[in-house]
Amino acid sequence: MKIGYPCINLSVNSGAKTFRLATYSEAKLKEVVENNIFYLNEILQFNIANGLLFLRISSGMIPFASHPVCKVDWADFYKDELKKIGNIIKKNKIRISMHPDQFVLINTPKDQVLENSISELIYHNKLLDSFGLDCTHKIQIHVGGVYDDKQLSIQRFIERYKKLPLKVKKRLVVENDDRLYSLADCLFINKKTQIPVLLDVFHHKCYNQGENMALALKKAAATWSKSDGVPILDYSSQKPHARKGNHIESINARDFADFIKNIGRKDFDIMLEIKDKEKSALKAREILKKLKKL
DNA sequence: CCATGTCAAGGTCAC
DNA sequence: GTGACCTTGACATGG
Repeated sequence: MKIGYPCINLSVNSGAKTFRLATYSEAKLKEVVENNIFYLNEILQFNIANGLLFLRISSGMIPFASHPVCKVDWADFYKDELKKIGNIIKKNKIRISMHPDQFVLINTPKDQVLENSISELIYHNKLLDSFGLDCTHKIQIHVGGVYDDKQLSIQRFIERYKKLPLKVKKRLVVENDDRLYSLADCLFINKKTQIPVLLDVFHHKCYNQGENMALALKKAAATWSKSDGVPILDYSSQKPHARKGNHIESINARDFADFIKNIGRKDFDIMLEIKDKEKSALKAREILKKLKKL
C-alpha cells in the first residue's frame, strides 16, 4: 500500500512555475520546463526519504504542451533529463498518477472541446512515456458533463473512449464524482469499455447508490487488471462547516483509521486529496503502521 | 516594491 | 445571475 499526495509539496520548496500565453516564447518554455524538472526531482527526493511512494505529477509540468502555440519537441529536447527522472521513479518503485484539468471532457457535444481534450490526454501520456513508465502509472479523468441527457452523455463517453489512441486508453482510468456520475455509472462504463474505475472515497460518500464502503471498494478493485497495477483510491473528507464537497485541511486520523478497516486484506494505493499535502500523507503512513498495514 | 486582477481550455449548482 | 468549485495559486501589470 502506497500513500501519495497531489502535485505540490509544502515542506520542500516545490518551485514549479508556469507563465502566461501572452508571454509565450520558446526560450521561456525551455526555462520553465527545466525549472519544473529540477523541482520534480526535489519532491521525489523528499518522497524517497520519507517513504511516500505515490505522487501525482502536475499537469502544468510542460506549460502549453497541448496548445497549438507550442512547437517545441520538448520530449526530445529533454529526453535525457526526463529519462533520468523516470529512472529515479522506477528504481525507488514510486507510482505516478496524473489528473488532467476540468477542461478535459471526452463526452462533450462540442468538437473543439473534444479536440482539446484528446490533445491534452496525448500530452499526459507522452510525459509518462518520456519517463519510461509502464501503464500502471495512470491518468484519471471524470466522465464529464451531463448536458441535459445523462444516458446519452454516458454513451458518448463510451464511444469516444473506444476511439482514443491505444496507449492513452491503456493509461486512462475513470473516477466517480460527487454530483453527476456515481460509482454505479462508472461500473456501467467499465462493463462496456473495460476502463478501470478509480474509486474516490469522498465523492462516493457524497453521491452513491447505497453501496456501503466495503462493497464499493470491492467493486472498484475488480475493474483493475494485472497490467493496470494495484487499484488506486482517492481519499479525502468533508471540510467541517463548509459547503458539501469541500476538501478538509488536514487528515482526520480517526476517520482515516475507520476507513482503512473497510479494506480487509485487499491492497490499494491511496492518493490523499487533502489541502496540507505531504503533512497528511506522513500522518496517514503512521496510522497505517499502527494498524499493521505497512 | 506590493496589491490585486487575471490567467488556454468546461460545466454545475449553491447562493 | 454570479461565483465557488473541481487535482494545484501563480503571474504580471499597474500603482
